[in-house]
Amino acid sequence: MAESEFTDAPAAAPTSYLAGLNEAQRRAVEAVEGPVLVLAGAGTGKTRVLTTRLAHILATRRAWPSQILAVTFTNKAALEMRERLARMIGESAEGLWLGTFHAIAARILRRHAEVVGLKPNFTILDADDQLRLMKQLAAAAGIDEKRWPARTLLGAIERWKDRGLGPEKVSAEDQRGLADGRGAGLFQAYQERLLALNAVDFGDLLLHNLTIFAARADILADYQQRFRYMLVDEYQDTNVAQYLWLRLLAQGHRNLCCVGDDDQSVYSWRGAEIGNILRFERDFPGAKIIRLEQNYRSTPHILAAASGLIAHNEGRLGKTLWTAHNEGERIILRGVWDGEEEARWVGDEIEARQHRGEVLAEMAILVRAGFQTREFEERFLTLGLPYRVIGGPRFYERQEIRDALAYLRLVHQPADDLAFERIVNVPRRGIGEATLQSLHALARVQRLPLTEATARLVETDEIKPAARKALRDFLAALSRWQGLADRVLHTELAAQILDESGYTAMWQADKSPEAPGRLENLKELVAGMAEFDNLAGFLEHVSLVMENTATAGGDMVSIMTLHSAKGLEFDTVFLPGWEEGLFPNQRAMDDTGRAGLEEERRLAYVGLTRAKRRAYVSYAANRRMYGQWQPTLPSRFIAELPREHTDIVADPGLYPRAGAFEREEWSMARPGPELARPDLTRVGPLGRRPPIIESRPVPQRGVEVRRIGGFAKGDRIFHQKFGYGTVRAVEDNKLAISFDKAGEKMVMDAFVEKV
DNA sequence: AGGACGGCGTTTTTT
DNA sequence: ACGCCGTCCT
Repeated sequence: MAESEFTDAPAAAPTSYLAGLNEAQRRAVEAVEGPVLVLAGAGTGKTRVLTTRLAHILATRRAWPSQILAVTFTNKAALEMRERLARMIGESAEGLWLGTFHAIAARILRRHAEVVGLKPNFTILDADDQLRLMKQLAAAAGIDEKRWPARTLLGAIERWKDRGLGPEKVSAEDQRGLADGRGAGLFQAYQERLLALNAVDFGDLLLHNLTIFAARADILADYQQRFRYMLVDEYQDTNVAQYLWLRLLAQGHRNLCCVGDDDQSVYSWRGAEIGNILRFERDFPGAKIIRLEQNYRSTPHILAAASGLIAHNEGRLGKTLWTAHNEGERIILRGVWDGEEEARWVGDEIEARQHRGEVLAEMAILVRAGFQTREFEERFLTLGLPYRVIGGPRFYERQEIRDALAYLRLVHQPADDLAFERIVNVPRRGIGEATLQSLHALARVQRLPLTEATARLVETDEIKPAARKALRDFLAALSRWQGLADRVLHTELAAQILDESGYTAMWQADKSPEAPGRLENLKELVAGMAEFDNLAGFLEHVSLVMENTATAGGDMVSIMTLHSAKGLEFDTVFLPGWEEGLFPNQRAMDDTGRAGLEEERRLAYVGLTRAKRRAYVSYAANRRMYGQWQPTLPSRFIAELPREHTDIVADPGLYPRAGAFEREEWSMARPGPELARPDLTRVGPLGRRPPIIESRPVPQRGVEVRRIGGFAKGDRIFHQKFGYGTVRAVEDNKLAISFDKAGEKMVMDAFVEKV
């Protein structure tokens, strides 16, 4: 414990960390006793309140760090909190139970694994492992893969787990219409298999905690007494299992502070239960509700537009965001002909701003769905505008990394059959299908992990001599590595495994263009291990921190989904694709009706409130979906933005009838579950394209062939920005070009000329 | 054991 | 339209 006010007696006078908080924030920080719900609107200084509250509890010596539990959803949030806290109070924050729900639950589960029949070194499976396991089980149960894909079955199991249900608690009603009512049976089999593998999935981390607490009152009481103060971030995203977990733990001291915003609940599809936050007062009688309503992020126009939009939702706790900022700019609304034009417009706006000295890192394009990024990428590539797509494939999901991890997992935990299966014949060791069949048969009959079954099998003459030798060698290597694990550094162990297994050599021999990158990644993996004390610590990190290593520097525009934008902020935000069917997304509405629509609206709210200074909203009158051109209607959300906070801009000759933005302009009566067919005489920008007067969709031939490029593979071309190059492939009006200086790029044919 | 072919799905994502 | 996955064929 160090200097600062922390070592002083509980301060009578306001201490420095409280300075600069507004009145509501200060109340949220100081209301440490009893249940508290902090309704933190977007941009109201939530993280500051969270960290200051922790500092306050410590500074006033109400608890030791080890008596405080603070949970978040993402590692990023946990990290940020830890860093800010350290900055505020330094070393004295060490020992805090601060982490994601899953990390904390894993920590607890490792301590008491035996209560649920696990060993403390259990493996945490990732999505890929889960799916392979489920496939095996569904196949074994004779379930039609086509009718009930493993993905679907697994999804159902995950949702049950989200609700805190084990296989025995799944009702007939719950599993009706799923795999002929055999869902619970599969769930049961899945859990048994996990136990045999000494493994858990993410849902189990919480669920096993609940089981332990239910089975062992002494253990529960211990944690209840330990956690004098509990803090939860993003409470609106908690699922039922997390809620139950929190409620149990909070029963000791009842000092539970949940921070969240019901208007930003956008994860119901992965089990988040908005009811948790709506019900808080009933769940925790006597709870204080504190609203953080002063927004420090956005201009009044942005806030008013966002507030006007979200007001269309029912079932909100309700709050009124306000700001001391000056008026600022209105939301810019823009109708365009199609996605290509939209991307062109956005690109132009960005370039114009850039020329005025604005930085690209303060601009973001927030889309509803991943496929929408493509048009922007293509356009930005053409313009030579630096951009970054957030949320691509992750480091730990790459094939070579997962293979390498499988070796490490198997050494660490020999019962990890999924790891065994993954690498037993990678690189090729001549262990074929037939051998694996015998191996599985033996393992099943004798109820042994595959490693042990292998040991038995090689003593018999059931398999061919070649395979027998291969397996024997594999086993020998495995046990050698296991012996090594105690004696050498884990980084050394990893390097040796990759070398001796022939895995590195396999990629060295590979001629494909990806091979060098994969070898790089393997090096990076081993280097990255150095940060951890031991193999177990490293594997735990890998399982729980699926980090996105997208922190490449440079001034770039960000392109990402609305979901990934939650929690971020930018000066300028572009919100393209506000069209019925796309946003609000038709499937969301089909799946969950009114609730789905409201969640879409919250997503729109999240999008708007990311903007500090200005927001651009656009929609295209035509969009290509599933390879088909579809005429579209402007999103109802556009009509829900109060007009006094928006500016409609249009190209010369592109006049959306004023009414295009009014809700009444298009009928509520929408035929069937499909996207309504709009009357194109009445919506959207008109005038540039051949007018379409039928009220049914007509093939938009003009759109597809309106640029006749006439380029062919092999043509030499010139491009304003990239210089000379050769056409490698032609795809509609896009060309894959190998530039002499600038490398491979996709560009629009309109931007190059033949030479 | 690897490539060709056909069928299907195609919203959002963290741990 | 397109890509991914599973199957079947060579």
